[in-house]
Amino acid sequence: MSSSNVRVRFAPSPTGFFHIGGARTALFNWLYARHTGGTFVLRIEDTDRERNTPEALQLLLDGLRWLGLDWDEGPEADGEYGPYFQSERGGLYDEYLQKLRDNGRAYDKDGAVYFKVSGEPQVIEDAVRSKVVRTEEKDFVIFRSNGTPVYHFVVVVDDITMGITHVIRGEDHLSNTSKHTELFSALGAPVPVFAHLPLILKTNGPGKMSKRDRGALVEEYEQRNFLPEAVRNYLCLLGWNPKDNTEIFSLDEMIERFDLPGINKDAARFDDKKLAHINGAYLRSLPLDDFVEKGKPFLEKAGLIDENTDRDYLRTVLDLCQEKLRSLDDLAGYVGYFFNDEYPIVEKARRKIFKKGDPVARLKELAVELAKLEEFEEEILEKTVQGLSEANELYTGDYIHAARLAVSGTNAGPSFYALLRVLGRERVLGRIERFISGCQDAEN
RNA sequence: GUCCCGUUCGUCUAGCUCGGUCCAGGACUCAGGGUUUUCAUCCCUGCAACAGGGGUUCAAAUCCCCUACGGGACGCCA
Repeated sequence: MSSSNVRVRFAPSPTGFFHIGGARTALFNWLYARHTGGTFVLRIEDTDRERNTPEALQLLLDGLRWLGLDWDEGPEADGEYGPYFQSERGGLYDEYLQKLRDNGRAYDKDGAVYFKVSGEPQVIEDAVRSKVVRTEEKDFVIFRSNGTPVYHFVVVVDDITMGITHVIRGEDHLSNTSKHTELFSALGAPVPVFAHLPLILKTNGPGKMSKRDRGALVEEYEQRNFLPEAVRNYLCLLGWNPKDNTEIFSLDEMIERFDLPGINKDAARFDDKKLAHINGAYLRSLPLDDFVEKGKPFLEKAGLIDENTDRDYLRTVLDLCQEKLRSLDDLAGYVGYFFNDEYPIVEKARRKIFKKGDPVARLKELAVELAKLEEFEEEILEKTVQGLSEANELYTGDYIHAARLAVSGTNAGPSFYALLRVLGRERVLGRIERFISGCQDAEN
């Protein structure tokens, strides 16, 4: 199935959250596996933690799937190197502990088992930072006095027994790596290639992003209705760079271009604004049918459409508005008046437009002309407004602003003449009339 | 405190391997303008950086050293 012997893994511990930094690590591992034709393994580090609930695991798997990251081996996928839950691999840890006892590298003290370090400088071949040298000075615990193995021992045994060739993980593990290389060597196993990823810093303030920071969790982006492909695209740019200023990639391009040498060394700050920008770019470039499918639930939730809504009309409206949107969250607010005659008049817009000129007078003039038209097409509408403005020596904007306010309740929206066309003459005239009488009532 | 990693516009980054082509390029943000005088899109223009100090060199963002600052690790957590 795989065409290379590269084997990478993402090894999260289910804590009930899926951290965005973890997602980025998973993405880089996944991209590297796909890029090389290797294998992406998902291993669950679920040892001794009461937080390890089925829900916590599910959250992780859902998050990965939401981002489109599928694993070749792991929970719900099988594979020859299982089990993929650390909690089920106990026998292996005992077996490897015995090897260390046999070669004199493990000893008991205070009821715990210690690993005896070599004291030699450990040279870590890191694909991101080249050579890193660090000496592990002190023996460390590999089995607790309660008989359970400790993380550093467990990762190494798992990586050995799962045939992991490249360890791509966060930089917070860099200083631990000397422990790991000691262990690999003592167990007579080849040391994998490491690639330590720069950390993601919080949006403002010092330090790395932590669970409590806004925007730190993958599930937030799902809840905030970001497109997963946009989040994925943004994430791949955090700490990796294609070197030619490309910023938006298709998945295939991303896979083709991603590689270890393009990974940066310095920590990156998470930028919400840029994510929003990329999300907007994805949203606007969605094929219309996809956009309709993605948008529908939001309009339904807002009570704007139901199963009786005309599908062609829905398409026409969304086609008109898609090019202006930045996020799906904005959709219902942007198109409400297309589906509901009871739209609010935005006070700020109203004040702005009434401040200069006499919108009511303009609307009366316009209504007379619109009523005469045989066709309600964009060019004709445009000519009508232009003719009116020339005849009365006014700006076309005087008519446009007034009419947009009357017909949609706001001063922002899609192209004006298209807006009128889609709404149709009947509704446009009805809305203008209602608006005018509303203004006159207010005066009395 | 000890050890490890890092330091180019406010932010993400290109350039650093092989010093001159860089009075440092792109993107986000922001400001101004344009887009049938809507706008949240789109286009254009603009603001804005080589942390500091020493070297090496004809020449340094690029090589070396020091300092400062930022980050991380130092658990019988993972």
